[in-house]
Amino acid sequence: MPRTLVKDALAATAPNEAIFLQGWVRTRRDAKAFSFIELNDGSCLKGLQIIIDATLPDYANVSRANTGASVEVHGKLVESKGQGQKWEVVAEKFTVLGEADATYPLQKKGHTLEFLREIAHLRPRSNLFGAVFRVRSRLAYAVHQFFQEKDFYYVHTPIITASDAEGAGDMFRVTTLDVGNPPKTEEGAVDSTKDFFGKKTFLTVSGQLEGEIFATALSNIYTFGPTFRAENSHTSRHAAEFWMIEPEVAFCDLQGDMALAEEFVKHLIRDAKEHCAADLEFFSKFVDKDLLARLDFVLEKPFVRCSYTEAVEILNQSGKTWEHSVAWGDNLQSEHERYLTEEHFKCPVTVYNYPRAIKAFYMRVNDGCAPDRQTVAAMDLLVPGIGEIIGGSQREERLDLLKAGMALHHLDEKNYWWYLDLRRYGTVPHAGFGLGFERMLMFVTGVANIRDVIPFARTPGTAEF
RNA sequence: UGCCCGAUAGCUCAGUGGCAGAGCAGGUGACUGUUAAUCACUUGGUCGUAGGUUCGACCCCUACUCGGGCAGCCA
Repeated sequence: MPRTLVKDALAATAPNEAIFLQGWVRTRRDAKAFSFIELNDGSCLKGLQIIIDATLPDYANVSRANTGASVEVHGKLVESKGQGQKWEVVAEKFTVLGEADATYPLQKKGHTLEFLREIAHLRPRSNLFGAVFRVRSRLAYAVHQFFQEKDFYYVHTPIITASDAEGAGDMFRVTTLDVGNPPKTEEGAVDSTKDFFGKKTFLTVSGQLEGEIFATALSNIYTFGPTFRAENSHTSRHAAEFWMIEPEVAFCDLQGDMALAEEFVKHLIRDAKEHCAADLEFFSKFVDKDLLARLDFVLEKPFVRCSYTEAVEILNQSGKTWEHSVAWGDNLQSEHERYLTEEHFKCPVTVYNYPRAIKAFYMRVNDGCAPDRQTVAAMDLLVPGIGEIIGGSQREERLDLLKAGMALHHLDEKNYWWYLDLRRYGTVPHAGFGLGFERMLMFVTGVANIRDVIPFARTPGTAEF
């Protein structure tokens, strides 16, 4: 007999004389003449109630069906006589496949998120993490759906790379050299020409530069894959390994880029609300009471657009005392970003046109708007509770100005010869952005720590699973 | 990397310079429809590690380890 998933059994429209289910015991409640078991198979948040009568030959198995045990049930799907559920299963055959004894760490009690991180191999069996990872799966699908339906092509940019998208930032080194005894040059330095690729290589920090190659061929592309930062960050919103979505659009300027970012974020929220309603309700009840209201609010309101120069004025006229003062030319600090999105505008804010000196070399220099040639066409999308969720820009398509940007950032043109070629041959205005997938999940679920929206978090000092 | 907080039963947490506590989980029993069932009884401890102060340290001090928060860096 084919297995029925719990989510399908719960959605039944009529009783079923013969049904077969498999899953894990969440809780068992014994009475004198029968036992109730709540069966969960991960297909949805809710479990299905199983009733096993004490007169059943298999009733002897029930005492071994503790929380966490894997079981299978043949029986009838009937309307429940009790409150709290529409359907339940009256067991006819009940088997315990794998017991879970008293050492099973996941109790039917509240656990701290910190404890659950230590049992990352078991936490997907909890309500919270089951919901988080169902939403994660659905949103990954929605990412592809959004771009595919807009005629964007999905490009697989390399994980191992010899280029550094920012010219800064710590990267993980990829090598097959014997770290204890590497080959040396005559000067005594490690000889990377003897390494696997004949040069220094790293785990990618961004697929953007390679994405630009494909945007200047296929017009609209996106990447969606893992990225790596070897930064020693100890915060609730940084991980050493995370997933990023990076669209790149040819014949597009910063305005178009900001519009795409807003449409994309709203699409993901709308999709989660439509397809993960039960899970979002759970988050709203147990994680963040304001979640659903906030998501609705974000869907309804246009995102505020605010130039960097305006933002600095707002911050200086706020009357607030800042830990870090703000002068034109300074980077906006977390406290400033949070004030803009959480207190001043109280909605997502796109800050654009940042000072040239504090942004990456590939961002397009603004001319024709004050202060002339001092800003670049960059934008950051800030959301309440998280801060920066998207960073993007129009790219510098003019060869001479791109070279000047590289000189400003002390980058060697030789390492970027292929990137410069894109400007030598058929260059076009183009723009793109990067969305941190985990940060988006934090925003959609209300879960406050990035370690809890990725299956196996990689943070400094932690790579157990 | 800097600053701050924490570590007590399997889990969540109280606790006081002088006999180590509760709830849940586990065990035993009760209960004819439960909903993290309920009720009674019950097992369970190197108080993170190493030093120090003290007649006496889970408690005070120092270092270390681990976890967490904030900041920086960013997505």
